[in-house]
Amino acid sequence: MYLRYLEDLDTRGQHTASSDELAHLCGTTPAQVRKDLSFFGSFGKRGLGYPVHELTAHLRQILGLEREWKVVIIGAGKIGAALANYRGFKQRGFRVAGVYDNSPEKIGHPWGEAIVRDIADLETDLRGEDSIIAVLAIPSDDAQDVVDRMIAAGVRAILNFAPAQISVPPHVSLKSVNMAMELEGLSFALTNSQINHGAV
Amino acid sequence: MYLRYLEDLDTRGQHTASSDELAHLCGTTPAQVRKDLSFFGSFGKRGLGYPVHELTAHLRQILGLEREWKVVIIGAGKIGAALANYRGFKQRGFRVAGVYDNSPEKIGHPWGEAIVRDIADLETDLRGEDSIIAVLAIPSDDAQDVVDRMIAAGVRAILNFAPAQISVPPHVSLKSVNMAMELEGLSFALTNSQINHGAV
DNA sequence: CTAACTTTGTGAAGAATTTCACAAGCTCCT
DNA sequence: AGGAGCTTGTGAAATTCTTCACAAAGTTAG
Repeated sequence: MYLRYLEDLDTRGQHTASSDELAHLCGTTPAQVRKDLSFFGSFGKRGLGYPVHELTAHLRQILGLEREWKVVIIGAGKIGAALANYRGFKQRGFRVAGVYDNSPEKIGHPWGEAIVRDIADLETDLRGEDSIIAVLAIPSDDAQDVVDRMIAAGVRAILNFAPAQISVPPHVSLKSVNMAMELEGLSFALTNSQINHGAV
Repeated sequence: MYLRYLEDLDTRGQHTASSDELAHLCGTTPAQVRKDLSFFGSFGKRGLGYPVHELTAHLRQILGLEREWKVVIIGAGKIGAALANYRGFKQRGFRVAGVYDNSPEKIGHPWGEAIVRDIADLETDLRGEDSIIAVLAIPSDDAQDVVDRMIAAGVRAILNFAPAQISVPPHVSLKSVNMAMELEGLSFALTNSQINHGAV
C-alpha cells in the first residue's frame, strides 16, 4: 500500500513524504508507518521525511518487483477474460504469458491476444521458468485437481479466484480471493450497523 | 469461513463437528475456534462437539444471510461482466439486481440478462431499498466520484474492485479487492521463500 | 553560527489477540 | 448406575501488535 501511494507521489514530482503524510494517505497512523518501514531498514531523514523516489525503489526491491513476473491464467472463462484484460497487471509489471483451459472447445482458439493452450501443456511450457504466478479462474469443482497439476508442473505461487478451499504444500504460496465471502462480510457489517444506527 | 465448511459438512450429512475438526479444516487451532464461536454464544455440546446444522443456521443469522441481498453492479465492463456471471453470488443468496454505467454507449443496451442503466438513475431505483450492496467495477479515476453518488443514493455497503483508495463516511461499509496488490504479495512471498513458506 | 522547528527511529507502555490449561458437562459402554 | 473418555467454555498467561513519547538528527531562517 505504501508503494502505491509513493509511486503516486513520485509521478507528481514530490521528493519527500513524512510519516504523517503517508499515514494520512493510507488511513493509518504515523507511528505505524515508521514502525512498518523501520522493519526493513532506516530509509528516512530526520527533519525531512522519507525520500519518495528512493523509498519506492527500496520497496519494489523488498517486494521482489525488480524482475518481471509472468502470469499464467488458468481458465478461459469470464473471470479469466476480465483478468487477462485487467490493465493493472501490465501497469505493475505482471505480464500475462499465457492462458490455459481444459475444455477442448476452447483449446487452440484465439482469446484476446493469445491462443488458449491445454492445461496438460503446462508442465512442458513452464519447464525452467521460475518467475511464474498462476491465476486460477476455473469452477470450484476442478480447482484442487488443477492446482495439483500446476504444482507438479513447478508453479510455486497461486492466486485463487475459485470459491473453494485449496490446500497446497508448504513450499507453495497461495492467496485466495473469495468474492462471496467479501459480500458476506458486508452483509454482516450492514446487519449490525442497522442495529447500531437504527432503521432508516 | 466456518460457515463455508459447516455447510460442506451439513450437505455431507455430518451431524456434529468438534472444534478440533473445524480447526483442521480452517487451518487454525481448536482454541481459536472455540473462542471465536463463544463470542456469539454457546453453541456446542461438551463431549460431542458443535451441531453442524444448527450452527450453520446460527452463523447465517449472525452474518445477516437470512434475507436476500440485492447486488447492483456498477460498471458494465469486463470485470463487471465477470462478476455478473459469477455463479458464487447466486449460490450464496446474492441476487444481481441491476447493472449501471455512465457511458452513453452502454446505457440502454442489453447486457447479459439485464439492460444497462444510467448511474444517474441509481437514486430513484434504490429509493426504499435497504438490502443493497454495490459492487464497484469501474476505472480508478471515476471511482471516488461514483462512490459519492452511490452513497447519496442511499447505498451503505460497497465492494470495490477499482485499484484506488476510496474514502467513505463511517456509516458506510467498504471492502476493497485489489488484484495487483495480491500479486505483489505473492511476489514478496516467492522472493522471500527461502525464509518464509506457506499459504497466506 | 545559533536557535527554533521538524521529523525519524525506537524503547517502553498499553491493547488486543492467541494460546494454555482445566473445571464442568455430556456421551457411551459395561 | 457409574466410571471412562471426550469436548466445550473460559479465566489466566503468553504473545503479538499498536501507540506513546522522546532523544537524536536534520533543516531552515536570520
